[in-house]
Amino acid sequence: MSLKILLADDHQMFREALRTLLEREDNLTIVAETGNGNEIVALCHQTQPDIVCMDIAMPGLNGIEVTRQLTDALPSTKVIALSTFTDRMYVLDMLSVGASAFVTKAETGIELLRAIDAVSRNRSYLCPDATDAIKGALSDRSPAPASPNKLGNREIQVLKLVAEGLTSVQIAEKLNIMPSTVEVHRRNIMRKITVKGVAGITRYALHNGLITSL
Amino acid sequence: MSLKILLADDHQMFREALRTLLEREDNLTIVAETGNGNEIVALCHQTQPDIVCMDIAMPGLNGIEVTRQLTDALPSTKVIALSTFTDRMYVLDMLSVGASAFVTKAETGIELLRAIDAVSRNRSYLCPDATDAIKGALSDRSPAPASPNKLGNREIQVLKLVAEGLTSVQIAEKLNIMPSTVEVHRRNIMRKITVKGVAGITRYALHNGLITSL
DNA sequence: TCATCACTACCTGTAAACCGGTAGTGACGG
DNA sequence: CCGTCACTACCGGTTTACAGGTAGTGATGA
Repeated sequence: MSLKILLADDHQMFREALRTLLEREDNLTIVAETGNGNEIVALCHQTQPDIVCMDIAMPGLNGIEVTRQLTDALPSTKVIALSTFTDRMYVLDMLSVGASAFVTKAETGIELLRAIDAVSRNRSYLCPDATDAIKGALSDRSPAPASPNKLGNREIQVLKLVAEGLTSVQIAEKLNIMPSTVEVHRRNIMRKITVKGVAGITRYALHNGLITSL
Repeated sequence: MSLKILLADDHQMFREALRTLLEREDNLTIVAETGNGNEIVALCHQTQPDIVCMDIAMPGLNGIEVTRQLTDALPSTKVIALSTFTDRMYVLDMLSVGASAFVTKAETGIELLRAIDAVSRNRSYLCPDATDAIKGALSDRSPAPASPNKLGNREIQVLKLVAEGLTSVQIAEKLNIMPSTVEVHRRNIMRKITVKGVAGITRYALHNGLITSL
């Protein structure tokens, strides 16, 4: 019986190449692919894949949100998180929303095949980076390590605008709130994501695909 | 006669997948691949590839620097810039240091094959995004659009440290210069790259691979 | 019902960023 | 020989950011 795979990555070239790689395995069938996070859930309803290879950073909904919806709506569909070196930090997020495996693109294609095999047998598969992240999270379980999107909607709005270079006053005007409130949001944001200063906020925002560097 | 290709990208999985894609073409041979910018020039001396498919963002030297060195040392070696959606801004930089083609990973593998074909016949190949960038650069040739590395060495050092969240005083201590001097550098940097504030500097630094988001 | 939390808003400070100017040095090229 | 420029350094001043506190609201969930 052939495993049905869905590829989700915003780089079409990567999808094509991955498709070529995976189709050499005769027990795998790619039933669909997309580069847009908004399409994935619908595509899964249509094609009922066994496994979704999901990039984390995508236009539309990001991989974490998609995974959350997917494991909720279609629990039998397994998700393998494919991350670039820049979003290894999301290990815990992806796993907490229901991903079954985590593989970084910096590793070999064999790793992905292993992950597919493991996931198809209802097991989890974590690359060394992910394993480290888990261990780290379990050991320094202090207050709030680098928890998921503990940020509120308003905080995310402020975060984006700060990263885009606006001052608190400009942000306040844009959101029709008081500058003092914006400052409170800033402090809460920095505390929650444990960074310091505008530079840290900007790195976080870019890292999480909340803004683009252009 | 078979074209010799060298693959340079920091994601091994992407390299493997690309290798599979390209090796289906019987007039192409992948002679080497690497994920580290520092190794590329040496590998080219060893393997004398006709074409280098080069990612822009890489550990070690970035694609722009490597291309500069490569076209200088081995002018017969053609460079195809492979960019992610986040570094399309580098079109002009890559072309100005001697890249022959520019393809984003968001496009199809066919595009890459077309580029290889074009480059092998001593032509250039630019994806639509790159074409737009060229046109834009030619039209609004105002003062200094987003000029290359007009930044001095010291300014780049300061730029990095600012983007990492250090204050001027901390930077000054690190570089053994006066804080006032650091502030001058900051202002000159912002003027040269036409950004505002720490957020702008941080975005620029990440965008240009001068720092990593972790 | 009561605790929690996001969101709102204010206060007082200190530190840092930002803006403008001037100016000396050494290196490099016309 | 002189202009340019990177790098160094200082001055003044204004604006923001940052850290700490308090406090009211409404929604949500135990």
